[in-house]
Amino acid sequence: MSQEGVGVDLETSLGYLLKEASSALRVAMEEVLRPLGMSVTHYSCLELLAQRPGLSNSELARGAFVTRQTMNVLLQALERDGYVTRPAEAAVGKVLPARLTPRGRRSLEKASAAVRSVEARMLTGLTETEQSGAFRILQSMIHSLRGDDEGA
Amino acid sequence: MSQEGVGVDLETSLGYLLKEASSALRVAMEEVLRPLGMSVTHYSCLELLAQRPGLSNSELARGAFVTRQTMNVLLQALERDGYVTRPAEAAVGKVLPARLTPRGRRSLEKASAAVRSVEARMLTGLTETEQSGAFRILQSMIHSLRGDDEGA
DNA sequence: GAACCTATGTCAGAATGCTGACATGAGTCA
DNA sequence: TGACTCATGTCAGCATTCTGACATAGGTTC
Repeated sequence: MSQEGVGVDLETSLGYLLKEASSALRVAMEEVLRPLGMSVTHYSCLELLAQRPGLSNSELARGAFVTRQTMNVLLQALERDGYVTRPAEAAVGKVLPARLTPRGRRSLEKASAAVRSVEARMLTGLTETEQSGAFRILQSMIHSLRGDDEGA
Repeated sequence: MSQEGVGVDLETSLGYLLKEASSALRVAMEEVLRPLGMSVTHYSCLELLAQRPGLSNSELARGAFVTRQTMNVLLQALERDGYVTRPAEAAVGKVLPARLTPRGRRSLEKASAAVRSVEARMLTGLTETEQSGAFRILQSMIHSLRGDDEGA
């Protein structure tokens, strides 16, 4: 506890621990996705589209926590390789709703199973109560960090 | 289409929420560090050195959750700009212990204060009990993800 | 001592993600 | 209608991080 105005104590910092946990999760996911030839962002995009078909490029970007420029590059590659389809022209506005192709769906199946097993491993040793507690606390952190409390 | 219950449910996934929280923290840190002309990894390196003087390049890399190659690039820049010093030759082996210069220490002061304020904001609305609960749960997750349980 | 394994520092090239910028479509407001 | 604002898709350039590779130092193990 020798952090008297000195700095952030890494041993007790929840921020540091959060980063460490996130890093460990990323490494574990990369480990199981690599054999499938898939990156984490790659997988995130497919999973998002499976659960919310018709998401636009910008919406996918927000869901995967990258910029829309980054997602656009990925989406073009996925489209080129036949995992995803987008209409050539927007029905309304500029928004191009993306959808998984059968090939994309097949590809996602294995990846999704692999990722679920990683998440399950992450939660071993934690009770239901602890898990829901963690859920609530993480949501609170996100809320506070984004400053959503301001006007509300 | 038939993804009901098959995939990872993003709405209730602790893994997804963990990534979201980590992303929010990173964004918030970048926001306060940008005016100081410092990136998150940049700051992490300096903070590590302040708390554990004499860390080697590889040790710094592990502490900042990047590869040693990445940290090496950063360290060379920090050395060139006079924030950090390393001996020209290793006293023993190949390990080069790095240390902050007075300039590095000064630079870190403001950044550390800024990051502390971000972490404080993140924890607003959480009780002491919740915080220590989160600490324990995150440590458990890291432990499980890394498979430390094996031999222990 | 020799063979072996591991960890380290470092260089080089590739992949990934970001910022900046631009044009365009939709909604708002006078 | 016209001006303004905002969100979107996209191109281009830059920054950051990674993987691959190599030489070297130290600690085994025989």
